[in-house]
Amino acid sequence: MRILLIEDDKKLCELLQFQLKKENHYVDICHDGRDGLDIFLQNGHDLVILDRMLPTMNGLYVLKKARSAGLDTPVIMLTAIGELYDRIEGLDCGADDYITKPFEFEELSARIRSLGRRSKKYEDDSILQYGDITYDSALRILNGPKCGLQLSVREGLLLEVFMRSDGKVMRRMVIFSHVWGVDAPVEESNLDTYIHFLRKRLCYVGSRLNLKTVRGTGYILEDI
Amino acid sequence: MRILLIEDDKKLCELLQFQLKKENHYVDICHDGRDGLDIFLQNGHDLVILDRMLPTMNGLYVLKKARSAGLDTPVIMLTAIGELYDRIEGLDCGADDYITKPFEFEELSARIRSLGRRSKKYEDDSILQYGDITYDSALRILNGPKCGLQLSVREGLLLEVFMRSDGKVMRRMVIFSHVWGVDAPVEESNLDTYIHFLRKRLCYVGSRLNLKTVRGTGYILEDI
DNA sequence: CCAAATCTTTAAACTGCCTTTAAAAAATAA
DNA sequence: TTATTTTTTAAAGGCAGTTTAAAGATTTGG
Repeated sequence: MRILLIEDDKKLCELLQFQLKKENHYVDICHDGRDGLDIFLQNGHDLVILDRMLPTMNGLYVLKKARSAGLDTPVIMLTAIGELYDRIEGLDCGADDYITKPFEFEELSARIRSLGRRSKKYEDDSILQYGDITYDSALRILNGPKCGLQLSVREGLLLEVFMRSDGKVMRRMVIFSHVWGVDAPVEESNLDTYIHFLRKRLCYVGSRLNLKTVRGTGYILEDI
Repeated sequence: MRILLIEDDKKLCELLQFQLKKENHYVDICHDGRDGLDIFLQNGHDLVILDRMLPTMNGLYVLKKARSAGLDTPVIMLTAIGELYDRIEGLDCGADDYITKPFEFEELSARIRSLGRRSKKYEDDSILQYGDITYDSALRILNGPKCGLQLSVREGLLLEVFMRSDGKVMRRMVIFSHVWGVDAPVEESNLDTYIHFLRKRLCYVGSRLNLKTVRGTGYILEDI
């Protein structure tokens, strides 16, 4: 399942991302309410886990905005003990479920599965397809019109981001955190390098896809 | 018989695995409820031995989920004394048998045999076949187009992993834990060595199968 | 124009895997 | 039992592919 996790506690965020990934979910994270809403509005996820207390814009507001924009993505809200009385308000705003911090991962996981069953969209396939390429994420093999190619781990993770991006602009930070992890001890400029590598790979396999720069924001994988 | 053992007590787990293997069963183990359910749902076993108390997800829940997913694999539940009142609930959930800890291995063994008789699925699966080779896991004899060959214990366990891998990429850690056990006090690099041995064996018996490296992930047994 | 962002290249460090070897441990034979 | 063989293990050297930082070139928007 493609999950968007909007939570400002970076430690918790990392932990959740790690565990959710172990359950074969694809996880985007975001530590900030306004950015979170932006990503939410791209409608690229099957589930949003949303903290109520966030910098720049609180979770309830994010949810309200998203719902009024017509999005019906399931949302699980996280709330600290003491904010419990907001439960009804949250549910009224369109949250599908509520979890009170601190919580067991098991519980979250169960609720995710429960919501996942409702959603038909979700399937887990190791072979991704977009435009004129396919990518086998298990073997890390990229196939284009001209030939196939074995990708390295980082290249593969990077391509996976775009294969799942559904033609949306991906922000640099989102991409980076997918490939290297949130605040990995690595120069962010490596992303430039790997974008370069990936462009060469796409070219090599004869794809018409174009990894276009959106200056100041990130990149988008364009079909023609 | 292919048995899945879901039990968080690692000592007990190891002991049971050891004994069950002595009785020529193929045993997968798992110390965690959620992971256990995932493996369970792959429907790759003839019997599941399931502890009631587990981290991350309790045994009853695991059972319930598996049954509601349509799996009818026989399940023996383990329960500590004092949880006995849960017996009925467990059985209602679809357990085929219940054993109260502490128990004699003999008793478990008898019940396994009893369930084994009931299950039609279970036939002599000691002879595995894939591509142009067969492997008799009881006698540890590998047969290829050119000739046969007696394998050593580790070689056999390693080959068995791939014979049952269903053409999927097997991760190094998964392979290692199958051949040497979870956190065995052995250098992980022995896996390299044994992969090397197995490749030589496959070559020797004239197989066309290719034990391909997926760098950074593991290996896959490819047919041509 | 300038400053910032991005592109491109490269060399060096690192990692993962392969292969061989020798010695320890275990199994088997005498 | 002891001797012999087989299996298992650790260790080391080597190599190729991967990852990284760094630096200069280029593009872009104001």
